[in-house]
Amino acid sequence: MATMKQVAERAGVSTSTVSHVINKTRAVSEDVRERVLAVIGEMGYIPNAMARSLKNDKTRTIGVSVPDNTHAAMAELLRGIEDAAFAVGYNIMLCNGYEDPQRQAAHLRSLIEKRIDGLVLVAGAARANEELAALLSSGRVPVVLADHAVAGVDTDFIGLDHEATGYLATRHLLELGHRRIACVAGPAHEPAGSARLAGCRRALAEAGLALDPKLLVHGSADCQGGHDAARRLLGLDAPPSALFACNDLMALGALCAAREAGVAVPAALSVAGGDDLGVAAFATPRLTTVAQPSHEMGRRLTELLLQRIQGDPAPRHQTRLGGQLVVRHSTAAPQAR
Amino acid sequence: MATMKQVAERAGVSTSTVSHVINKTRAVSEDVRERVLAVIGEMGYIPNAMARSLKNDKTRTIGVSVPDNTHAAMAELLRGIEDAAFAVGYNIMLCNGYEDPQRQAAHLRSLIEKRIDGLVLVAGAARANEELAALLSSGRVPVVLADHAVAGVDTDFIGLDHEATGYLATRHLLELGHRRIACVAGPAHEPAGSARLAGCRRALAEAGLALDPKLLVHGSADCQGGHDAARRLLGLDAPPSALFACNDLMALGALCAAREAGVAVPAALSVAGGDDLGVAAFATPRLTTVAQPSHEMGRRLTELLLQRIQGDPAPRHQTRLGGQLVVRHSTAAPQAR
DNA sequence: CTGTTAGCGCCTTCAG
DNA sequence: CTGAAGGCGCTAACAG
Repeated sequence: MATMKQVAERAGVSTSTVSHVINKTRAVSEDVRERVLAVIGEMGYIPNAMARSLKNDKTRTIGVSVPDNTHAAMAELLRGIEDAAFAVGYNIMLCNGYEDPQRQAAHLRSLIEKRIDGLVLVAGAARANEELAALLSSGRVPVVLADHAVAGVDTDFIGLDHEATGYLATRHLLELGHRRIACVAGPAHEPAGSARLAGCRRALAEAGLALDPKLLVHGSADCQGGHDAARRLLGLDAPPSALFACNDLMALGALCAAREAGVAVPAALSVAGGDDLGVAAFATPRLTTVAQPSHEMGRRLTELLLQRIQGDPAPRHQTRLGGQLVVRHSTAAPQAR
Repeated sequence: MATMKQVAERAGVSTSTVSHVINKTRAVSEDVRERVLAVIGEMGYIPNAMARSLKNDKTRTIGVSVPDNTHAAMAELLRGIEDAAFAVGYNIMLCNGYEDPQRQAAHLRSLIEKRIDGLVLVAGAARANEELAALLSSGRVPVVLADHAVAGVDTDFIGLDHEATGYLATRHLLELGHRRIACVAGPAHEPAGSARLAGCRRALAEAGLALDPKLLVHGSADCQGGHDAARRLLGLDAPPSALFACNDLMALGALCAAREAGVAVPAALSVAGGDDLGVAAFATPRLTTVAQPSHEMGRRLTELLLQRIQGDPAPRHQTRLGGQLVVRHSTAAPQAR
């Protein structure tokens, strides 16, 4: 691959002149400039960003560590990050951590070797191991945390307001007149799910109700988990008239279980989810849910990170972005008995 | 950040010795080795991969350009790539091209500046513009093409066998006894969709049938497109008894439309899709579809690319990976009339 | 077994 | 307006 030196020779100028025409970093006579540009075109010269980075100590690359890019919400977040980064000429290095601190640490180590300018970390529920925590808090790389705090890592954070999500969905069910409301939650230790559950409880409490322990079922945070949980709830002696599933996947699973149990939605059971995946709008029936601004979260995280990279000394930033209730056809007033 | 030189000074040795203990690239006396390692630990020294790459001309980074990482199939593919790359110590630079040749070219240019070792390109349906094509065929970077050929770029290719997918799904419907089979297809120019449609036609032809033009509806390749197409089909004077949607999103949309039209699935209408998204198994009813080995495709693409990077001169490789029919509850024999 | 040296490709003073 | 020279951090001959 052509180098600047070769370009310089062929154009009969010094490398510094070539450098300056490329970067417009000092005045160059018009004819020299044109000649150099012509040679660059002919030779198909493309500057070597590594050599450049070695000098500047800036790679214009940011690392992104997510638990799993196939989760719809992660994918959306990732897209927000990539969009915001591209807009200012940065590239993204993607790492799937799979909630495995070992793997995450290996990734991060590699990213640091490659001297990323910053890191967007979506940690997931797993606790960071010692190595990962050390790398993160060593301050070698600016880090912004997405949606999940990481114990011992005190840095900028932008997340979703999961508590509000649970609250909004549940209040919607209450406003429809439901009183016997179940919650289908993910694994108990998972922070996002726990917050949504807490929001659910708060809404219930405001209505003078408490969540019946029999109506709270934990399961895996996917369709299968939602399906199994709903089936259990529908088998109860006194089944709920409405159900809040902590995320859309679980809600979709619940819808599936209801249909298989011959329970009509929303006539006999209202179901609300949270996320607003693309397919939720076309579920049977179309799912009422709480849309999350995942793309925006990615964008804002990136903008924040870029500010830190530029040395912005502002105090630690922490926000949670609210979701929006989207009422569709899976919820309705309870049937008269 | 600590440099090798600093480590060398502090350990009282030369940088080359430090280099050699790090890379185990020549014998070093045990005590010196230990001393160096100790200093590395103390100082938290992490080698600078850029400086290293400047010498080797290898970055251990591969670029991945996809149309949009939020599409479920892309996400799965991407994960396959990342997994395979991580397994051999490579990192991934992710770019979303959004079917925009301009943006793709900008990304590729940036990746070349950063001297990626290779590129996995998922081109999408859009035609490459001049700049992009030039960059791709200039041979500066080994490229493997995923699923979509690119005009003028003659290189390794691994895709999905979309034709077989259409064939399998349609033959399944035929074997159930359907004769009036509709096809819900994506945009006419889209290669994957067209191939699935062709497979559908082939299965029909083998059964001595032809696809009734009225029963072929093109639309956007998402839930909305599938929904609208199905609604149109169900409004026909002689509606189909079965329907093959070229992908799961469209199939899910079709399911939605059927329910809204009061058409029971599978009693009055069988629906088959193609992809096997995670949610397909929990659709109402659970969707019969053709699962695609997207993850495997990503893995194989990466392995192939890595071979090319290592200079493997084997002739151009071209494969299409077959999908697998997954029969669930959205298809059944046609109702007697 | 260890150190010295010469770059990798680029930017950036410092001179002219 | 232009060129020469030094150095970013690391590796790999080449000496000893």
